[in-house]
Amino acid sequence: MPELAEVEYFRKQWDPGMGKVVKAVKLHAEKRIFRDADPGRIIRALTGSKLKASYAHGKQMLFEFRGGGVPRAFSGWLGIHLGMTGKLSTEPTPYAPDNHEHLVLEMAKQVLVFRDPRLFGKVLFDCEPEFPGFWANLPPSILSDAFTRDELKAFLARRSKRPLKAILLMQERFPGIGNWMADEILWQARLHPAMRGGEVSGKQLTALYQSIRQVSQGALDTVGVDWSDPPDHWLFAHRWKDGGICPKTGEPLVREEIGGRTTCWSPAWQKSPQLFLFTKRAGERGH
DNA sequence: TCCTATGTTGTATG
DNA sequence: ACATACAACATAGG
Repeated sequence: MPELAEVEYFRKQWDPGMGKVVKAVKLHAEKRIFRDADPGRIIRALTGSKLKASYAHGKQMLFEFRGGGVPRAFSGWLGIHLGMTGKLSTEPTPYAPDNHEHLVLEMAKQVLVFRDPRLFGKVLFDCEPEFPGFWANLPPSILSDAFTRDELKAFLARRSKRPLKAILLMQERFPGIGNWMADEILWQARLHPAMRGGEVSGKQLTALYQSIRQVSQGALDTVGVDWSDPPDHWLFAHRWKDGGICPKTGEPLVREEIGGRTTCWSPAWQKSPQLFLFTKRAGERGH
């Protein structure tokens, strides 16, 4: 589930524990989510500490703890990536975690839970006075001033042979964009997902840039606040339904693997530039 | 039984 | 060194 807005929503799910003491840490140390962390160190540091703050950047979250086993003047920094099936929740105490709940922070009146059945998620941990190394050198947030049309243009130029769908999924430039957001962005910008980075005209670049920002903001304003659905006129509501209909054209949506992921688009709506149409048809005729 | 899944990464190839 | 494509990871659900 978790893309930009879902991650922001899940970050807030641990807010009930803010300022509270972690009485005990329970975790499944052998699970894959701890492949880049030292589970024993997490237990020692966080037991007795207080949750002080939390942050989200793209699909990555960061939780800051103070006190307890964390050295004085340091913070314990818990990084969480939700992978494909990760979720955070706060549960009432007492709580008996199930076998997919791999990290559980017990407090007096609530329990903070990280659940991830498919184990593509990841936990990082470090103690530092300031933000940890794994939180440094993050790409500019899509909604920040540093995410510019020129940056987008340069990035597309370097990925001239890749489909736009695959480009938008690259976290190094589009932190937080995932499969549904990429489809939504291309649909709103009226760009074909198989169009190559090098085929985008100036006008299309502007449309793409604006769509990236608008979809990100719109998702945060809905999903990110309370898990409510984005507006009905978005592709979102239609893209996974069998026999889904494009709200713009009334014609059936198409699903096909592009850029390694299942992609949904509206053929008559997401037109391609003449050059792209020509080269694609020529290639099809060749077989 | 077979297929799919809102993600990332290691590896092979050009 | 850089860009590209794809298998692999682990599990549940339709």
